[in-house]
Amino acid sequence: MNNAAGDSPEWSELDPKISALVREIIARIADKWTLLIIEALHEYPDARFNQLQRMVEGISQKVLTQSLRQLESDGLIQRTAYAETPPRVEYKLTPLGESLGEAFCGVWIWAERHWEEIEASLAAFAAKKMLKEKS
Amino acid sequence: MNNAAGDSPEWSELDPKISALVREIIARIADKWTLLIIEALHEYPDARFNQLQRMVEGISQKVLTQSLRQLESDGLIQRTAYAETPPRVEYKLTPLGESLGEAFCGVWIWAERHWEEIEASLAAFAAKKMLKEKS
DNA sequence: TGCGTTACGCACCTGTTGGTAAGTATGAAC
DNA sequence: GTTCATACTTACCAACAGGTGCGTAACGCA
Repeated sequence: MNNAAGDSPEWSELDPKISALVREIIARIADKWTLLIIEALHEYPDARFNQLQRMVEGISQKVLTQSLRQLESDGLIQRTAYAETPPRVEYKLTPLGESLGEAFCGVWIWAERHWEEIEASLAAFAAKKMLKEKS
Repeated sequence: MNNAAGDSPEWSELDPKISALVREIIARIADKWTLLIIEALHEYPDARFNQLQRMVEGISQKVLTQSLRQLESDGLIQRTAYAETPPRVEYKLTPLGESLGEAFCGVWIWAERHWEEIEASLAAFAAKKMLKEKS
């Protein structure tokens, strides 16, 4: 009665088991690199490994591999390897991954819209801290 | 012409300086604890320190303090200390923080709606891996 | 006088994350 | 037969995140 389909869109109290699950999922996808990879794949579908590494600036090969495996096992991206030489592997978002990308789109827009406020706040906070330490 | 106000809602190419800034902001807010704190404060405004620690299950005192400081310096929460005994400190989301909470709401809903698919995908992936290792 | 409460700060230590660098498999080209 | 490219995997190591425990300030109460 409580765990199966209830597709209620309201954000009400849901039972703690599911809540914990959701938290775990959030914790798994909410890291810097994962988000950037999803965004890169959202903009450039069917990207290859080295392309991704170039797009997600600063990521190391190892972390990219790890993140891609994680995303794959979560069902967010699809990995397609072609038995050619040199080998070719293409990654693309699954429909599930696409839907997550769209959900995150709001956050990207938020960041784009509010970065100036954040910068200002950071500066103000640093100034206040300096003042406090002086005294 | 390019960096100031252009409030274009389209998701077009924006100049790399801002893009990097946005990435940095995303990297700063996109971690497990920060998100959970924002959600807790979204649901229970004016929460106190120990209340938050109880709500965000599993967080340590140190990390909660650190995260709150970070959120405060980013201008996402407001800290109000009352000079009483025992001391009382209340935290609430600023309008900026509220807007971020709303932007993230989509992700929460997404997670709530799709956790079953993710679980299924994880299980399938593990099974496939087992199969591979057996051979 | 000593205990309790709240909201921390600080020091220490460990576990995980992440970077670097090297090795591997494949087949085609030279 | 050596080289080259791709897409990894593995080993090693450093850095940092995070947990634990102790200290603190302020006052109220017994």
